[in-house]
Amino acid sequence: MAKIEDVAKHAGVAPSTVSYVLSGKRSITQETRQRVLASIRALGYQPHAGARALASNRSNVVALVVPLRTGIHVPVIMQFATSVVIAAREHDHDVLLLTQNEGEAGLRRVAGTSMVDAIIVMDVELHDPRVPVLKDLDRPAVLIGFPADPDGLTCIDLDFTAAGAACVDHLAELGHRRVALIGSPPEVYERETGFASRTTAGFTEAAARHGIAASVHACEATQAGAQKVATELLAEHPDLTAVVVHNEPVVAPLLAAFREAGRSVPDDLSVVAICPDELAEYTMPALTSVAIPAEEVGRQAVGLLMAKLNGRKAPGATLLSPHLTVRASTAPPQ
Amino acid sequence: MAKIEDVAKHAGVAPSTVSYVLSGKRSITQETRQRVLASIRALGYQPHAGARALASNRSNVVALVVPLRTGIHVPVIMQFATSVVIAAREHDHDVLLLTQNEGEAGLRRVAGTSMVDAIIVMDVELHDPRVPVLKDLDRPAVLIGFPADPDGLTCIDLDFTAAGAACVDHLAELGHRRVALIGSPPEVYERETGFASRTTAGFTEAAARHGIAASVHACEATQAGAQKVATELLAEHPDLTAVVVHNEPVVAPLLAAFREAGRSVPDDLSVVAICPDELAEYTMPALTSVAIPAEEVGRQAVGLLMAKLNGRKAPGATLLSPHLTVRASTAPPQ
DNA sequence: GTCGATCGTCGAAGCGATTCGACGATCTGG
DNA sequence: CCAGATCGTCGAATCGCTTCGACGATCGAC
Repeated sequence: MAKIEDVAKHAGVAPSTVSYVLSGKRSITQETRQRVLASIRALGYQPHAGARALASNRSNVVALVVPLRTGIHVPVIMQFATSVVIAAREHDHDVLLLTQNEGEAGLRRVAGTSMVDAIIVMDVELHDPRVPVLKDLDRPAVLIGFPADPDGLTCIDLDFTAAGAACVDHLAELGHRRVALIGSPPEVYERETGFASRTTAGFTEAAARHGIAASVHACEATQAGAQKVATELLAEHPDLTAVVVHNEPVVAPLLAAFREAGRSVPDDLSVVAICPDELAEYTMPALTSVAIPAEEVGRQAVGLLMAKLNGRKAPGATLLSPHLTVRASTAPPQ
Repeated sequence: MAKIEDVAKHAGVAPSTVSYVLSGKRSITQETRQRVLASIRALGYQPHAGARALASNRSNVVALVVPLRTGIHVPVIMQFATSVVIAAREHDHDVLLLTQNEGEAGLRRVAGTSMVDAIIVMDVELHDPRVPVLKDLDRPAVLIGFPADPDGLTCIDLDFTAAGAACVDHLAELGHRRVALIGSPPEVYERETGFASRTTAGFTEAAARHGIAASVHACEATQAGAQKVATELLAEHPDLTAVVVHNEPVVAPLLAAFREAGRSVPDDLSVVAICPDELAEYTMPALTSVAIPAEEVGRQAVGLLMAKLNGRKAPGATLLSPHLTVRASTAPPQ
């Protein structure tokens, strides 16, 4: 493996000059720069990451903590993760993957050993034990999701409050007078994961604003859970003409359950989902939905992190506006 | 941040002694070991990863390359990934996440900069361009999946040939005389991803062995694709009494399609799936299935890697035996 | 009782980069 | 035409750890 000294000799310059060519931190004549670059190519030189990290006090690696738990839609997590990796690479950084189960100790470890320069945490809860740790670590961090007290932190997420409201607005506009929200499994609410409660809040508030009847229902992420909720819902509220679903895995089972109950979508029942576009387009009928912009969130999270790493100020809270796409699953009530 | 020298002073020993306490590479008296460990705790010492990597020529990081492409079931990938992370941590290693899209250059980069000690590659194709790169990199590697020529490589995967055969064996035993395999989307076959063709081979061979009629059908991973295949299949082969499904996303849509076509499972049609247990248990009726042991594969992949890193010899090929669980979706033909 | 091993610890030499101050050479402005 | 900036490059120090050889002390064997 070629070292910087080899390159320097090959190009007839000092090692420091090679370093400056690479980092651009001092000006170098066009001519020597070319000569150095040629030597780098000729020798296939690649700087040693550890040496670099030691000398510069920068590892060019960011940690990404992914959730392992139940009740969260896995493909969305994967979308986040890959978009974070891709965005990080565009900023010349790599991504170290951590799982929830190492918990706070994991954060302490990767920061304490200078393994990573910064941290991205997904699936933040309202009272997340990692938040205080993050605050007292000196490393920049970005949270995907909002804790109860986001002071001094940089957080980003879809504006679920607005998303919940947007669904109701759309349905109200169509003329619906009673709507129901079918949400996450109970454990998600018990954990006080922010996104679930925020959707509920936006949904409820908008319904009140429009003066229409509304109810909220947790739903297990299984086919049986979907069936149960669908049945109960239709029995309890015969006048129900529209539902909002915010729970990816049960979207399809719910549609099936409604169909079996003799309610056709959208003629007898309008359905709006909060889910990734792929899922909404994949079902039959295609669903009117508010997209979960996983890729956008991942990309922006990295952007915020880089801003902080480079000493720029980053906004404390970033809420992405929801975008509702009308597809085939909503219509005026009959 | 405390350094090893601080710990050494605090404990009244030489820095090297601290290092040996941590690494266990030389014997240390019980007493000084305790003293050193106490100082480490007192100062909250955490070794600098970069310095360590530089001096020891070991980063204690493994790279994991995850696929980004279509036609592969995302939750399974995520299961692999998390089990790799967890297993790696048990061996005191971390995981650097790479995506397919950096391709071979990414492998060269992380190996060349000594960022990682070893590499795990998922979703290997029969003629994977990364294989030659892996061979010429000096770093140990483990492939999840098998290329056409696995010589000199360490590969691990579920034995899909045996899995395909196991499904047929089970159906033949029940008395079925015509079976169909509903497989991956066409693009997966075109890529020559090993697992798809191996399942097909095992399926076909077993059917021949039992002397029963068999056909194989690619299937787009959409609801429409499922519907189409189901309809065509039933029209083409009126005597069909059993199907094997090896394509997670369409499992539920297929079941729905069969039901709509008036075929009830398992009375009119037996269904065996090759999919994660969670999915098989989640549907109604619960599916007889061969599990995709993602977690086991991830864990063993890490084990193999560690063996190689520690100079032990690792087997070239590891094929995990399939395990078929009988649930409610298979029965003798009527 | 002595000699060679073994044990526990130390000191110093790297590992391979970055970065700071220094230093000629070239510009610039008055 | 000269003082002071600026530019391009160099050399040396430094980052924090591991590891090798050395060395006194303890041990076991004869």
